[in-house]
Amino acid sequence: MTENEQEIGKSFDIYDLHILRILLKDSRTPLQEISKEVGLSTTSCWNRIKKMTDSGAIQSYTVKVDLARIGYQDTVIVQVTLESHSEETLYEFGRALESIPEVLEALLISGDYDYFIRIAVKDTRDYERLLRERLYKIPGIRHSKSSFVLRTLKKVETPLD
Amino acid sequence: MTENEQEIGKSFDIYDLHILRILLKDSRTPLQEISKEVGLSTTSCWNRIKKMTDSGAIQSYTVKVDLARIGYQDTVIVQVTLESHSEETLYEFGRALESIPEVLEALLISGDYDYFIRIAVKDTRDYERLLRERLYKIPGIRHSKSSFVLRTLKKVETPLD
DNA sequence: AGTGAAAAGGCTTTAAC
DNA sequence: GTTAAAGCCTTTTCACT
Repeated sequence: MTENEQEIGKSFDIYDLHILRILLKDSRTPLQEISKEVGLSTTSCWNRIKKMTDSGAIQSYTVKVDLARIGYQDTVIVQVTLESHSEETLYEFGRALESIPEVLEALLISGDYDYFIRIAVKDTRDYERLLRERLYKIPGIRHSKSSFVLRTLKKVETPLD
Repeated sequence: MTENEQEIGKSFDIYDLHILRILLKDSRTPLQEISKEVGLSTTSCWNRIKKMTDSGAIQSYTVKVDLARIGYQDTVIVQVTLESHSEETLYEFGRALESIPEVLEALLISGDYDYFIRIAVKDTRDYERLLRERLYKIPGIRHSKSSFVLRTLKKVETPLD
């Protein structure tokens, strides 16, 4: 495959999408079963999976972990506005968040608040400790607002699920 | 052993956590390699993985997909307040969101807004179409506010990554 | 791109310690 | 907890359409 083809990223056909759906549900599904489901030979399925993996469409094989089972019962969404909007401040802020394991996600967004931060916490005490000892120690925060996640109505990784 | 590890430690010790980290990074890592890395026999690693899978700590084996590569270039965060806070309204709202593939996540939260919704969109036109034709068709929305994700500073699935 | 069949490698179980 | 070994299943390669 040429660089050009990789960069453009040829769109997937129905077979690729079908394979992706199967792998999303269970990445250990045997090729024989995938083959039977999508109606192609095992080799063909294997080649398509390899192509998607090599091109980066499939970024990695991983496991889905139940956060509550490893001690993180709650999720908090923190919205933050920074005092400065310079690229340097943004970079420093990102670097600081990167070093906090409980920060699962940090998004630079448009609108009233500058950042959306998702934090995994063990309980409300852990949340208080995290904000006080870690997050608010980061310089440059002008304003912040926390929202506890009370219930998860839906959570999928892709529109394909 | 830290306090954290002790609390989980009834069912999880440092070896389990080490194995989990490896599987999170690459769930296809051969048992022999896992065994070498954590310093336990392959049989022991296998038993621990089986235990974590059976107990639900490992919910599933899956693939991480690059959303941009399958056509979804942007992410939008929509915060929504409903007119009613009854359990029935909440249920209906959740059900409506469930049927929209582009809605990747819907969280009931504390604070000014009732819901935090994450939507994968192909482009700004797709976003406009989705909100107008799908989201705003759901009855009971009092107020909503959209924020485009301009940049992802950090994204991990667990504090273990 | 697709196929079938053979070869290579890892998973899983069992057994003995 | 450990090692070792066997059988089975899957992945991967190969020759070919």
